Amino acid sequence: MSEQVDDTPIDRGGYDFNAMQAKWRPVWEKLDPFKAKDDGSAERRYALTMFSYPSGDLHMGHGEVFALHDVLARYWFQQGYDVMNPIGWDSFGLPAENAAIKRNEHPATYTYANIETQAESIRRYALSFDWSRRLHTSDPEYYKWTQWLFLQFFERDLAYRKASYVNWCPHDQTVLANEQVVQGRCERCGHEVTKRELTQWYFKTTAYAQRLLDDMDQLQWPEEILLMQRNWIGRSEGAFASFQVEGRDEPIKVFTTRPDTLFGATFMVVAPDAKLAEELVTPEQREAFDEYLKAVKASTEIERLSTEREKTGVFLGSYAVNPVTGERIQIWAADYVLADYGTGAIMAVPGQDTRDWEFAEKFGLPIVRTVQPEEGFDGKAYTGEGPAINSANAEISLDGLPIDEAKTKVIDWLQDKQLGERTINYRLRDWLLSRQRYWGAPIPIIHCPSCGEVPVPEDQLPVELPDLRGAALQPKGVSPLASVREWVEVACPKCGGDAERDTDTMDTFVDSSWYFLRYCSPGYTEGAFDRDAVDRWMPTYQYVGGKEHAVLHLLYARFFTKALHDMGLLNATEPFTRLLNQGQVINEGKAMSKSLGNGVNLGDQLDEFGVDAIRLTMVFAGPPDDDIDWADLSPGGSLRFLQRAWRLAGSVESAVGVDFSAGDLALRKLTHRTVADASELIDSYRFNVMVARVMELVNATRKAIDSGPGAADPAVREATEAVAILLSLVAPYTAEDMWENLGHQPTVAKAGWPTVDPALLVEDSVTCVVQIAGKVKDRLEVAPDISEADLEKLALDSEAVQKALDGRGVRKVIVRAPKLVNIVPA
RNA sequence: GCCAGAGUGGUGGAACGGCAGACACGCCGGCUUUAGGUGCCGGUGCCCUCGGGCGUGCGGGUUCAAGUCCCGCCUCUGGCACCA
Repeated sequence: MSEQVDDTPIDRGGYDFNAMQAKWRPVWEKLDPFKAKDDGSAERRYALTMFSYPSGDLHMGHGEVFALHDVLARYWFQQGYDVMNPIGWDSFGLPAENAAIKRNEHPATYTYANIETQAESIRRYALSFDWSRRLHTSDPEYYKWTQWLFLQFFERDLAYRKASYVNWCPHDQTVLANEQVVQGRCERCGHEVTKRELTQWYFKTTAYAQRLLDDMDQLQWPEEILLMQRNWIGRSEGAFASFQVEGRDEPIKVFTTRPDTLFGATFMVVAPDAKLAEELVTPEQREAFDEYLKAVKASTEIERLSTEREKTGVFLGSYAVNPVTGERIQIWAADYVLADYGTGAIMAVPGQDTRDWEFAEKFGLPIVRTVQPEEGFDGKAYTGEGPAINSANAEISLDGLPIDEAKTKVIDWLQDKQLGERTINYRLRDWLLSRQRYWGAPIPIIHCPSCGEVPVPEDQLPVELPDLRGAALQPKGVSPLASVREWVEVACPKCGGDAERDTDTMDTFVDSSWYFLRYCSPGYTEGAFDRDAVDRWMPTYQYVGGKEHAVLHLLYARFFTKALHDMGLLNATEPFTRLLNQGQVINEGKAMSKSLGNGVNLGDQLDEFGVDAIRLTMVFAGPPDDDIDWADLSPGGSLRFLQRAWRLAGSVESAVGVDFSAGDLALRKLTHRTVADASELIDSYRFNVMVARVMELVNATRKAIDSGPGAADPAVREATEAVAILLSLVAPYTAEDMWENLGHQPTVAKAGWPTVDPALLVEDSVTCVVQIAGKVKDRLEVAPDISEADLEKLALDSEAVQKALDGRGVRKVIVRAPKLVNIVPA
């Protein structure tokens, strides 16, 4: 069987999206209407969308985020703001490197070819970007300043090197930051993450933990994202408590959020991979400990994180003394205690902690309840509220106190005895920034045997990447740069002796932590950015991008901005004032993927339906933060609507500049109401409803032409011009064509937002709903300023009401003039 | 396990505590057309004895009035996951 393919062009009543796209693109490129003026002639507004990673051409996700972002940017252009809406590429990173290995070429070849492909697609997509500010993070002119900024952090001890057990991706052969480990897997490639002990570079993000929390109240971000950041930072209030150890001078400090349970601390646990464990293990227990440590190191993060897993551990042979009970307690090592949280050691309180209970039960350690469980409690560890019990010695008694009071009392006592202190602990850890890969900005440090870590002098920046390609980029656990001896070996800038460059590159999230600052003064050569320009534009008014960056880019960028502020480099303390997270584009209920074969190609969609119809489909699909399922949508319907709207422009018979005030009042009112509502809807990101309102206006205008006041009525021109301007935010080609057909010069993008006449927003009659016991019985047309008394009388006199009451008396009448009356019958 | 968010027609989705289902998609009927993947007109929550009755995941509550607020469940999605 063969299928007949009808390739006759569909008659779209003269609407030809291909012709429009071909016609208007060069006109706009010549006019260049979206270049930021930055001359003080209008209020500045910085509109930012997350820049793109150049792996292949644009996909459906780009189509959505760009379409949504452009509604906002174009709206502000229409409103007369001096909008800066820049575009660039986050062009360092692993995919380019992996492609280069496969193709035996330089990562730059793949990277810059994809950038050109994407740039062409973005231009076709008709976005209101200021191309003059374009940047690529892999350009030496850019990463020179990434390196310079790193050195600013280094000089202030905000970048430092330390040895630690770090997250290691065996597939990508590089370390990862905590934020890049998602459910025990590599954020990039999905492989299980293991641990390695390595000396690596860190940014001291923890120094900003509290301010990252405090300043959240300045941000108009989705509550969900703020919450994720709050949880990630993980502030907990508690206390340190010191435990003396037999045969050791220095006591062990533990962090606890439950100092009230100190009397129940029946043993102590340290992280096996913490230094402390090594110090506390006795010769008798050495063999058992070494074996345990080996097993722990071999386990993946996924195994380790599983809460289902039975507790494991080993007795270290050492004993500590509980400071309040004086009991001698065993010290164990177990991997349920984390080396890098708190002090890497805990007091175990099995009576009140589930994990400690499990551990005590398994290894036969003592359990003491120090909080009285509720009546009927028959579980194991009791974590609920209750009065303290078994918590008294000769000097202090907590017995009978509720948890809060017991905490305060015991902390005061500990502080008095110099056995502990009140403290706050954070879950956030420092940002590990070294990567053992090639395609990134080299860390500009020289390691000298006599001088230590020496910064590369500023006049020698950038430290450029040596030319490596193909197999030379193969990951092998150390950076490919390490093999380039002529690049590695340098004279120490301080003493002139033999020294070596740091061979790691920076996490690409460093590049993206300041690109929004570079946009303010592109091409600036005196520094990373021109301070005046940054202070004029920052903070960005609006940021649009995906929520997958909640605790990655969005947290790092906040940290960078605060640190640079403290360095005196800029005024802003937060990078992004308003944040919109768009949802994902999925297909048939699932994320698009090659293996599922459910991918939809953006380019194909644009070929079939045109840019405007696809943009409109994305915007109209639903609230921007919801995921949209392409299978549920109808680009064909969007296209039909655009044709209907477009045909209005060809129908208008009145002349340019006609006095609208003579036009049909009902249509004029609808036009002004629509424009006024559209502003509110855009400000609150309800673009789908905004589009629905434009559809209503189009339908009403069509009706006015066909069966109302007619095509020559000035109100029809007013409405159609408003439609063109409103549509210019979503469907720029169609809008521009309408604008021309209406007799105007390009570009509609700068036509200006229609002025709303407040007098036309006033209704001269309102439909009042009359209910009996909450059920609608009648509708009355009333004046908007009708008095409550008049309205009540009118409602009670209504025939329908009298009939429905059927002789029953009236108990109560609620009047909400002029919209509603509710009568409660007796 | 903990923390968020969400459950509304056949579908995507609208609804300051005040007419549930705007606007679309789809479907049904009609007109135009040689034809339709075009255009136009009408219909479309469910039940009905054509009076009306019932309807926003389930069960309660507050209120003159609840999709919306409160309490308790259920389901789904997302985040975190031994953080002491």
